[in-house]
Amino acid sequence: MKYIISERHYIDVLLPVATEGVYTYRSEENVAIGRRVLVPLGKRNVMGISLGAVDKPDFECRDILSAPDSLPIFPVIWIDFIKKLANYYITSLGQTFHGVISSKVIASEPPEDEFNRETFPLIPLELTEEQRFITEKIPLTGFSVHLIQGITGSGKTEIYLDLIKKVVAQGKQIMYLVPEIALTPQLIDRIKNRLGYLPAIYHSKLTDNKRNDSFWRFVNGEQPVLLGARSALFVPSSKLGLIIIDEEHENTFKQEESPSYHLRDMAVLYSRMNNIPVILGSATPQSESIANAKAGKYNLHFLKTRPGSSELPAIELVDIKKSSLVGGIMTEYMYDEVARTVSKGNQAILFLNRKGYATSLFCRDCGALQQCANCSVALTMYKNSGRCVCHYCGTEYKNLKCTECGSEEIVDAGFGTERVEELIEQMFPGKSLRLDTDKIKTFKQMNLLLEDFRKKKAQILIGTQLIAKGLHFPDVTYVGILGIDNILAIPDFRAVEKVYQLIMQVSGRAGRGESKGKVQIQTFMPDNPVFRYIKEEPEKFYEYELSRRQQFEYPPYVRMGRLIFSYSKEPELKTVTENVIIRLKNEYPEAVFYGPAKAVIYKIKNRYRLSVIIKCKTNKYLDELLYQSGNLFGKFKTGTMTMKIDKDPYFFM
DNA sequence: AGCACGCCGACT
DNA sequence: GTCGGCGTGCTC
Repeated sequence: MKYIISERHYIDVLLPVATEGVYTYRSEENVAIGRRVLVPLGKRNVMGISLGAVDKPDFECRDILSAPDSLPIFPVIWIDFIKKLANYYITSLGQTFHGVISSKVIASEPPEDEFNRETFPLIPLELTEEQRFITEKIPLTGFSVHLIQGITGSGKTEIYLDLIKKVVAQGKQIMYLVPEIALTPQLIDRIKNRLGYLPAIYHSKLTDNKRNDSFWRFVNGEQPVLLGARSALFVPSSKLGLIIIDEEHENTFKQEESPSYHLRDMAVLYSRMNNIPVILGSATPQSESIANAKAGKYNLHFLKTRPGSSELPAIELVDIKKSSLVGGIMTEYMYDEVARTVSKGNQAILFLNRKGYATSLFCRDCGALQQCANCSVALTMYKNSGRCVCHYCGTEYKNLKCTECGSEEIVDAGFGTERVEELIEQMFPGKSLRLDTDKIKTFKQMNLLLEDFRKKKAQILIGTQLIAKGLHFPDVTYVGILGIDNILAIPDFRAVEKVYQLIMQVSGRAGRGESKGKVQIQTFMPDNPVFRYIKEEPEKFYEYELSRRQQFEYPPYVRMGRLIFSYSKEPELKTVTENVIIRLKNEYPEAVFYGPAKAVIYKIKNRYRLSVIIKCKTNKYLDELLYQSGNLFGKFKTGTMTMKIDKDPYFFM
């Protein structure tokens, strides 16, 4: 054994910066992989993580300032996971690291005080036979994926909680991931009642202190359960035993910023790496997941009954073409049903996917559509506050004059929740409440409003998607769905599925109590197959949707990528984009290119956007193509032009 | 991502 | 003549 005195170590450090992100530093001691290290970078100090020792490089290295923890915080599996994620989404390691975990969290100090667990009385709940049957089929060790397709109100949560208890008993940790934190107040209570203590909560809207605390209490094992949004998947753990993803179909699980990862797909990958089970739950899974189940990659479980007496509501289609409209927006059939529900003393929900009073504005003199000056986005009018707003950049316009001819004669078209509220208020004064992100800014406000509705201070609730999710109101017997046709007009191959999911989810709000509920959908296209499936045989929808996807060559039958080029100068943007795409088309003749074309929203914040959609037969071919697009773009780009690579895209605007 | 350098317009 | 706009380039 030879002792080498004062040997220098060279350590690769992963830093959360939008570059390759791996820099080499010098250290007096070796620093194990996964330990945090504070290093100088330019003029500032940055916290990163050690990727282990490397040979002495041929450039000068600066010294590591400190390694605050004695043991690694990030397990090797975690680092491998980040590398795989970066690889899959063709994003640099530094950008990936930066994009999946807040640098504030990484740099925060672990709490010194011991964790004091507050306990609460257990309120046990017997599982139904159907629920127990599923829990018994889910192994608690080894990798497996389970998709639970359970109708709304069938008690998926009870299955999760039962499994959580079992995994906690094994001394392992659980991640419970949900799309919207708005859901959590009721969920936190349920977890508390079943486990007897509160979970750690982790999402980006928490204050720094609270989020850091949750991070460390989970990392050091004091908290066994982490309840959080997308970002919670990246809180490291060395004894992870189970991952649960509720509402797996939700769009919010796909991150818009780079790396544009999909939480479900990454959770499945991470579970495989950790050799643990992962559970996906939804009343309306994504077709991609159903296809994975059919291919044997996911185990599919059904929950077909609602505990207690409540049954699924009847669904009725109303042809707008064949009905006269009340207030120009609501069919008389829908109006009659609302009136009947109110007179019986029951409650009604009116669902509409648009905020504001008017969703498009036109000049009476020259006919121009009124758009934001910085974005090619139609302005939405809010009548109550007397302003017009761009939903993309937030610019507000007061006393709007025609952007083309200066006329003050502006007429509105298209309606949002505010307009529906105005109409309902005229017809049923004092009986309605409105819930959308325009009116309600905080969770507290939302919960107060929902509490008022639950206490029947109002009989009609008007709202956007916010009301579609997980809410339980026993006295709601009627749900009216307006403006659903708007979604089918979006150029997105998932639009049909989205309509199906939204209607099924919103319908689930009706008839949760004693009496059977009724759902009405008003549409210009009652013959569209999606409505027929919803009404007559919802369980066969996926067969239809998957055959449609196969026929028109959409995912999961092809691999899709999207490139978005953006720049403030239109001609340069066009030239560079075309240069890149011409070469790509040449080098990858088997890929199918759509574009370059102006993005649906051509201009955002004064930057023009060109979009190219690419379909390939295999992931490998797509990967090579996308990787090469980065090289080519690097060669041709000028100024602050950007190219975003979006693999498995979900947003087509 | 930060942070600094550097080159142009408009203000005391 | 300086303040500051952001375009450009670099960080072991």
